Amino acid sequence: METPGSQSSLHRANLERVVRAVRLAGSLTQAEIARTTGLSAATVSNIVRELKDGGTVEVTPTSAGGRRARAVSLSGDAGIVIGVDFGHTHLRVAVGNLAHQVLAEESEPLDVDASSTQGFDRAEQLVNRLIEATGVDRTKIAGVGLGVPGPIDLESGSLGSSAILPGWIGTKPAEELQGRLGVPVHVDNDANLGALGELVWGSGRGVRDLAYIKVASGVGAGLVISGKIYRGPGGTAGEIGHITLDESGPVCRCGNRGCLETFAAARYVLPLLQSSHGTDLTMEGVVRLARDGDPGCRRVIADVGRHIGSGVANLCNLLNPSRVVLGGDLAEAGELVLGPIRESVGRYAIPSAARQLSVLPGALGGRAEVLGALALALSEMGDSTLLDSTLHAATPAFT
Amino acid sequence: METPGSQSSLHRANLERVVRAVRLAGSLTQAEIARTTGLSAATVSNIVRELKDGGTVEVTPTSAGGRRARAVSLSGDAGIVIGVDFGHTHLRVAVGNLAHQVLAEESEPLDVDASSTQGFDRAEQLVNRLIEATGVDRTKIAGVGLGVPGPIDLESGSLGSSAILPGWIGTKPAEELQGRLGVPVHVDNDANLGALGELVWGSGRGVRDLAYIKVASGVGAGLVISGKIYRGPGGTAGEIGHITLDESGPVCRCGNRGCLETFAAARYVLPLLQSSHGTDLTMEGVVRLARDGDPGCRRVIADVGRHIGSGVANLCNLLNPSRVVLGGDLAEAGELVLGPIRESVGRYAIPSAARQLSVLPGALGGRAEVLGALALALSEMGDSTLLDSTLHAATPAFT
DNA sequence: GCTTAGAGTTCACTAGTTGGACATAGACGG
DNA sequence: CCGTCTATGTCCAACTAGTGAACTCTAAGC
Repeated sequence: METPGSQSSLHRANLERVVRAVRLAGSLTQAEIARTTGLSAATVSNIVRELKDGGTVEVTPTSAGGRRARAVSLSGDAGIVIGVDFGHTHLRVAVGNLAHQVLAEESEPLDVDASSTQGFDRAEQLVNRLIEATGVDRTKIAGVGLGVPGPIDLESGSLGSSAILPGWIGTKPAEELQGRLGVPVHVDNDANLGALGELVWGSGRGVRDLAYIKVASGVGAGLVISGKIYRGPGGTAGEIGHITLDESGPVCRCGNRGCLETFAAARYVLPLLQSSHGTDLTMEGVVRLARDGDPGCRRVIADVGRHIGSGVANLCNLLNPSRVVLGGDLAEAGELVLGPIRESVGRYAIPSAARQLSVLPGALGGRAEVLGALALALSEMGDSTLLDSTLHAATPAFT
Repeated sequence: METPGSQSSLHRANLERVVRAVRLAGSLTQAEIARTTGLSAATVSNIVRELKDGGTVEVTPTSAGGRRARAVSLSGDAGIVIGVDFGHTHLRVAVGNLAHQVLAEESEPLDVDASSTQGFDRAEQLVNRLIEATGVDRTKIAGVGLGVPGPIDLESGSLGSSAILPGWIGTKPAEELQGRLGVPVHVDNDANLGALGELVWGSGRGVRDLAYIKVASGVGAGLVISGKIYRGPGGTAGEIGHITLDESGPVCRCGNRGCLETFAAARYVLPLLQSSHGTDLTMEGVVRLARDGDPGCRRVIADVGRHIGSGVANLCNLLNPSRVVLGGDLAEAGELVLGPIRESVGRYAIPSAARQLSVLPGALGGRAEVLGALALALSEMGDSTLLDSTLHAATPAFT
């Protein structure tokens, strides 16, 4: 970064201001930009020219029935971001642009026993396939967001011990993928990315504080505070799965007893149904059966909901988010699980906090994490990377 | 505010940058300012002159054994802030300046049954007394921070129903005091202010994420996230006292059962000792007896600590703060209560989150809240108010 | 066809930062 | 005791970038 406080930094800030305004509105005329940014028309004129020359922005001679306005919009290929999500059973990749549009998305099953190298091979292939399919310029790729189903050590960037995929422990996924793709890769865990995905594209739109609860093999939460992922100083914030509900409850894989996870996570819940419903039951299956009316599955899902509600109530007392979004397979159960959650929250949270909380199912289903990875890439480049092309392209034009 | 994005806004930002640098370091030479802010020496020279003319800053011809450096420091009376803290049994007022120095501080007992008008009368008198005692210029008062022992509704500014002082419910303390003192008053609850106080002056120095647990008549927490109080969208974040520890525990005043408060707050704990130790026991007394070796009191305090530890463990799993500071009377018990808290945290929090957490007693005792009120006033004026005098004073100087 | 009003551009002006030149004053060495 | 050295703070010319006002352009409305 240049010297802060200089005029050039001001100019840069104004560039960003314009880009952000355009991004939020989708398309604006210069006069509108001037009004929303507070900059003068003359300045906007200059900035738009600069951005256009740099290819960040496109100017269409507007067909609107006005006097002569030119609509300014982000050029579709001004910058490309890629989201990659490693799940427990699948690999998912999405390609998007700076205008928050998803250009392509694909998922394929991933063998749980796959080694990390194998996983990265597959990811690299899938990314390449999508890049070709969408025909985007490789050099326009500004960043990659990567989701992994386990805790990431912020400092070393390596995958922590409770990763669900065996053989991945200790790997540094961001480094690995960055080496293969040659672009900056930002990594985070699935719960945080799910939160970001729902915030930008799903049930969390318009909210600035949100908790995304992901119930799958384990239970995790992604916290968004003031529009940003909150990871905590040590990077392990959001471990709602291991808050204690019952000090003398079942022993949890974390070593404690009565963690929320032991009442809600697939690995503890599914065995309850095995004697009656067979051994190869999945969470998805339980949800489907419950929706079809199976009383046992309904009961189990309601119990899970009640326990999650207790956890959410604690979360709610402590953080008072305005919205809680439920993700993971369990969200598909809809009211079957949301009802008990709300009931539990109503019972255990202090009334003033519970009153203004809305508990919603995720709107993106299994896509939340990839889309969150896209959003992570977008937010990490912080609107500045997309200016680089402008700045670099513009400079030689003056020589 | 002027048009953002203009040069004048840049200048303003640079002014703030310099002021902040000086404030953080206490005293700097111009060359040092230039280095830490990244501004050029020439710019710093201009800015310092402007600030000096405006009276925000003082330049002392340094006695340091150098070439010829002039130390720049915030002028003591550039701006005055006042902190007012209504406690359950006392009223406390502090006067400080922009350099984060406390000029005067005084407390007096306040009758719990006092009406709100009576309370405000007393507060007004005490503030006036301290202003006279310190001899500060009334017109320099930039803001007042006000602490009240109950939840404040952010929108209406009125005191919520669980206020400890009866007869205050529904009053709007900030408005009231602002009317009497004629300066902007910012209000918050005692836990949040305690957190801020410990963050700026006490056990939280150097940390950006902190949870302050105040155990008194009730149990509350003030959360500092990224250096700022986190109140949550609804303003009720930090209600750690009402997280559920035991679903079939004692009934709490909030209507639920087994809240942390029912195991830790004075109103529930003191009765346990009444049969053996008499009825007019206070938390303070229990702590004193425990320190003197009374086994019953020691046991009670240890139990309280264990329960608080459970709550902190939940907090820790969710938010992963790097430091937890214990405030209120209970903090005086030192290791008698901290030991059990740490033990409980170690048992119930996930290891990676617990490992890097430090649990400390508050360093400020009962002063935490007033000092926090000072800090609130300082932070609310956000370094800009103190520039107003500069800007206004500087303009006529050029005519 | 003329007027009108909003859109965008150009231009001279101004605010504000910067680099470099310069004066200053103590420290150090001889 | 004096010259040199070095870091400080100030001044000035150059430069960057935003602004208001004047200007041009286009299509709509009468």
